[in-house]
Amino acid sequence: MPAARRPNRGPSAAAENRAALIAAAREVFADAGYNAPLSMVARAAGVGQGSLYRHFPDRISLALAVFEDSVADLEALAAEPSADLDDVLALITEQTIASTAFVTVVSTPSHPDPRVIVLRDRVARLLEGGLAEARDAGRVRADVTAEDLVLAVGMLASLLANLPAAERPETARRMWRLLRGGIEP
Amino acid sequence: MPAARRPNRGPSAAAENRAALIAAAREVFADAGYNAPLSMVARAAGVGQGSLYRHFPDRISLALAVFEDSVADLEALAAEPSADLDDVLALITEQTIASTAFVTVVSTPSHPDPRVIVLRDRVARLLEGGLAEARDAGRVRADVTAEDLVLAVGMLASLLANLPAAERPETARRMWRLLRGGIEP
DNA sequence: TAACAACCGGACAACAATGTCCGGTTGTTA
DNA sequence: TAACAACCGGACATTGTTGTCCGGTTGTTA
Repeated sequence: MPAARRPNRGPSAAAENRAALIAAAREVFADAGYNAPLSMVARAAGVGQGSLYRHFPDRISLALAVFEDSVADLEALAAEPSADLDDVLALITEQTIASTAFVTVVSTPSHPDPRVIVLRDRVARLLEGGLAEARDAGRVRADVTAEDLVLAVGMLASLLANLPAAERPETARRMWRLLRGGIEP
Repeated sequence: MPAARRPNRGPSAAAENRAALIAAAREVFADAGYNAPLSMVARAAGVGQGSLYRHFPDRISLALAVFEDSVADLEALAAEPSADLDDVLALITEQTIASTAFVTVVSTPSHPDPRVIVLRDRVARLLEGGLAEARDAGRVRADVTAEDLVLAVGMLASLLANLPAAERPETARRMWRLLRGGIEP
């Protein structure tokens, strides 16, 4: 839904425009995939292409702004004492079902942009916390690494990316059933 | 490597051109991924774009010709009495490491082209044979279906598709270690 | 209120990929 | 050998995306 054409409200609206672009990008990436045309994002935000490229010089810069929230949510959950590895994996799966873009980008091991690597490290680190705990409790095999989990989550994401949204929850459930067997002792 | 420019050898060379296109497409799909420009295939085959589109009206038609060999190999292996499910999964993984295009296309559940569905059914059927046998022997959980395996293989393929070729064998090994845990009883 | 700096947005140029078209070539048939 | 049908290949029109440019607008500052 192209947002109503936003009148030029001068420099003071810069932050507002930026926020509208991030919100629009979140929806567009979820609907049309990570490779959706950026012009579609500009249109959805009710903003000119010029403003989009001024705020975010390329696709990955825009995507990183969108993903920031996703990682923050994960980190917040991981920080809660009551949350364990399963909870974190459940949330990341839920995020993936909603939009595969985040995990797909983050789990691509050879992404050239250093900011993506930083983001992946943050995800690996928060998984590592829950993983160590679960391993100590004997709920996870000793030889499963956080890197394994990042890969597994990314693998699931790249499968879901090719699926219509309606089939994603069921497919994710079935695949986790297989993957869990290899994670548990 | 652009094959040497092929002189126009008239109608009698039609079959030869077709074969050159399939061979070139196999390499291009392996090197540059399934979405590589078709003009690159024509160039690699030493053939004009016109000839490419005359033989194969669209990408999927060309891909199906390439994949035909892959499925035939799988079916031949599955037909051997000495081969079990592991052997078939090993071969399909090997094919995936070489080129992710085949499994990626075949495992996309909602592909519009009916010929893709036929191909997927062939793969599901040959897996089902080995699966039934392995289940009877108690080497596979009772509730694992051939559809699960097709999805799992496709999931792995879509992960490998984003990886440089050098990292694929190791990643495939690690992911199968997880997946195997969910397949075995 | 006058001048200005920052910002806006869409037109547009540059580029890339697809698929069509057609003049030209080849082998074949009479 | 003459005429023809099939096929060849690349030029090109088309379509779609990216990223830039610039005339115009806005709020601010003096």
